[in-house]
Amino acid sequence: MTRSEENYIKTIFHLGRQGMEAVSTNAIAELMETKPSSVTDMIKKLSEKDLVNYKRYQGVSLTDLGTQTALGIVRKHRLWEVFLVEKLDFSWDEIHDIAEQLEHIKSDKLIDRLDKLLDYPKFDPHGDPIPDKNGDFKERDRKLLSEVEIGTKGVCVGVKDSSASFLKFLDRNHIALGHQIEVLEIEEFDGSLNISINQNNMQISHQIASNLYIKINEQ
Amino acid sequence: MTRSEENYIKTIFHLGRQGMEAVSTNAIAELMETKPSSVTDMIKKLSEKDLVNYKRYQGVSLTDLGTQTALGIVRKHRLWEVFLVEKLDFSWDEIHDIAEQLEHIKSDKLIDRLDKLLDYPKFDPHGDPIPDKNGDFKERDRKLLSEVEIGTKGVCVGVKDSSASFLKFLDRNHIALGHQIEVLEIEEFDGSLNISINQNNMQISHQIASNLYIKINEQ
DNA sequence: ACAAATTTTTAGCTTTGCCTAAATTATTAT
DNA sequence: ATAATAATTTAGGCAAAGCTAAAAATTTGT
Repeated sequence: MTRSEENYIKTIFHLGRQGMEAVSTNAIAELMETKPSSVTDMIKKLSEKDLVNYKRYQGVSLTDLGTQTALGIVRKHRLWEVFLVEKLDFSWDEIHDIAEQLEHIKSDKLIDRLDKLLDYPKFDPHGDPIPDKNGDFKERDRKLLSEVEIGTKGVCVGVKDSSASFLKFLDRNHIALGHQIEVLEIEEFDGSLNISINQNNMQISHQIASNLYIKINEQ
Repeated sequence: MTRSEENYIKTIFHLGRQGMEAVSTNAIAELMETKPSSVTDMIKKLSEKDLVNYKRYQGVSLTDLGTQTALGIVRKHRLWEVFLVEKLDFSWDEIHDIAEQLEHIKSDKLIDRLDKLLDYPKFDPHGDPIPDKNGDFKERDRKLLSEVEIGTKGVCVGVKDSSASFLKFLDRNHIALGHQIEVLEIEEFDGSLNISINQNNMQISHQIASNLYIKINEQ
């Protein structure tokens, strides 16, 4: 598999997760910052290789083989992210671009050894699950902070948007995975929330809340 | 710099080290398992970018810029090799191909952090020196085992040939960096040596001896 | 329903890095 | 010194992966 093929497979995988229908050519093009015509070309190639199901004008979806391939790439990406944070002290807004390169290194043994070095992590630094060697993973039971009621207590377990700008914002405001969060108030007017995080009170916009995942504390 | 450009620069660097004259097109082609005509194409491109000095039919040599570039690549390659051996328990015959991929990852910060994680190693697992951030390195004072006299004592510090087949041979025969070696006898007829290595006596061919570096013990 | 708008595909072109075959330059051997 | 040999370059092509512009199919709005 070429690097480019891998990137397409990964993109189709990520787009496919949201809704279950076929992914559109334009959506792929937009996410990959390329042109729809280029996407069509590549889709045909991937279709030849039985990695995607494709009918002209009908969008595209991953085959089982394609899904397994995608999971392998996601596994590599997320393991490298853990490595960068845990072993090389990178901050979570710096790791994506580097992991994007590292995910294309070809060596099963390397990835298995890395997995072992990191002690078989189940989640990456953004809280996303890491598929195991067989592609199996468990999505964590979590809710967006914007969708829980007043009084809810939980722990921050992930972010939906993992852009550098959002992650840097979180850093500046001392919000990190593992922190205890309680929703104290929800403002009717603009949907902003008053929360306590790690004993401190702060006000966050609806936009922030709708990109933070929490795991609600057991009673 | 593209991956391919980097590979050419690295190859020219390695060929340039042996003798100081310009490197021939054919030599590059052979080492890279490509055709001389392809080499000519790339050399022109590198020349445009001021990475090599080139005059038609006269061979090629690295400019200062090219040399610095090459040292950066070599630094990355060798640091990754140390990582693979020290942190992921790879054996020294397995690391070359993987490091060949990892050396193209683009991130200065990554390499500096890796350097730190490994505690700023000065030599790679084959005993070759690792350039520092500025491209500086010190060649170790060493001799080929085939070129010392009877009675010489020293410690194994490197290999000249680092092909997998040679390295596997060394593993099978329990020869590794750091081992104490003494030359007990040299056979006139075929140049084979009788040595003691880590207290054990063994017979090695001239070919083996001419690919093992030792650092002669101080008196 | 069907015209307009949008999405997707096709056709044809570009660049990178490689190839083969032929031409050119350098080296060597007598 | 010059013919033969070897090394190198040029010319022309190919495949991958991208692009633009135009054509075709689908979806949407009224």
